[in-house]
Amino acid sequence: MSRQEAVQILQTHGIKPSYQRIKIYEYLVDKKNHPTVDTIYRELSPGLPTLSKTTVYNTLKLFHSVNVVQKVMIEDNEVRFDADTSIHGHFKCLSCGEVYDFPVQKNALMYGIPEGFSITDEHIYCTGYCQDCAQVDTTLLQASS
Amino acid sequence: MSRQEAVQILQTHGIKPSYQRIKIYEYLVDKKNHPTVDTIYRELSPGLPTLSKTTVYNTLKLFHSVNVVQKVMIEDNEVRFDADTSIHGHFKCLSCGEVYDFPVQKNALMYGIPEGFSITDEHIYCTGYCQDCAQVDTTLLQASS
DNA sequence: AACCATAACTGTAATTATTACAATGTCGAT
DNA sequence: ATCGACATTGTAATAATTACAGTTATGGTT
Ligand SMILES: [Mn+2]
Ligand SMILES: [Mn+2]
Ligand SMILES: [Zn+2]
Ligand SMILES: [Zn+2]
Repeated sequence: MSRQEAVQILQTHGIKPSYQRIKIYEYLVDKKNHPTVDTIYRELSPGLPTLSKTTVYNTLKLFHSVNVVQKVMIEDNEVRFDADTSIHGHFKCLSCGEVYDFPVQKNALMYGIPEGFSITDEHIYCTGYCQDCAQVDTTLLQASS
Repeated sequence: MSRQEAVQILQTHGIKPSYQRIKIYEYLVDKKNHPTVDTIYRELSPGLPTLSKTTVYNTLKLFHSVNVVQKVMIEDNEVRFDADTSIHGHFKCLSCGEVYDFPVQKNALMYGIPEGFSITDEHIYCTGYCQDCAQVDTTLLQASS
């Protein structure tokens, strides 16, 4: 994503595009890796030596408040962030730790929610083993047989 | 739930039914309130004066490891627990804080997950305003018009 | 350019949830 | 009654997040 696009998106959400905010937003959009605060801080620090972790926290909270990012919580000890705020599912591989996106059926949720409830946010995620890691298991099983 | 039923379920999952474990399990099953560790501790303490919060943590971790409970994470600062381990959705009202269960379509998830991925766990949740709280909003709006 | 008000950034301290650990208690088998 | 294994407890350590106060960057006004 170009710097100008990033600035554009932040501005249309009422966010003043500071140097740090642009860098953090670009990181999220370019990497698409659902990083934690710590990962973002660790990866951006070298090129932004004065960056404070507090700024990363503040920035993500701001982004989230105007729906520029969504939070992804799968394991209870890590909060991840995603610049793709469209409705989609997340799959975390318990072996390699990778988080994958997957499409979800439109209105998959609506179905069971009672009349009179209004929804602001919906999340779908699962855990398991990705193709690569499941593959290894299979290979090992075969090798040992 | 009777004490005997609780003991039964714990035993069939290979858990030795200690006094504390039974109390915690009964609490989860009877209240169905998706409590946090803190809530469980606070509510059981009066009738179990020696109970340690560490025991609550240990017990829930044990329960979770053998799938006697599932974790419910909706907001990033609270982990809740649910003795209903069947696949169902959770709705948290942002106004009153109540967590409601709702049914989900069978295989709602499978749909988008690529070939070769194996799923161990699936979760669906959303946030919004429950019927009671949305009602109040409507009433207020009408009153002010 | 100098000045100023405002907002953003930074680093440290405080808070909170969770886990580690070591001591103590429980309980059934011998 | 003794023993060993496991469960419980209380405290200390860890880790994530937030609060806060000082500093710096920004943009407008003179
Ligand atoms: Mn995603
Ligand atoms: Mn439930
Ligand atoms: Zn994997
Ligand atoms: Zn409500």
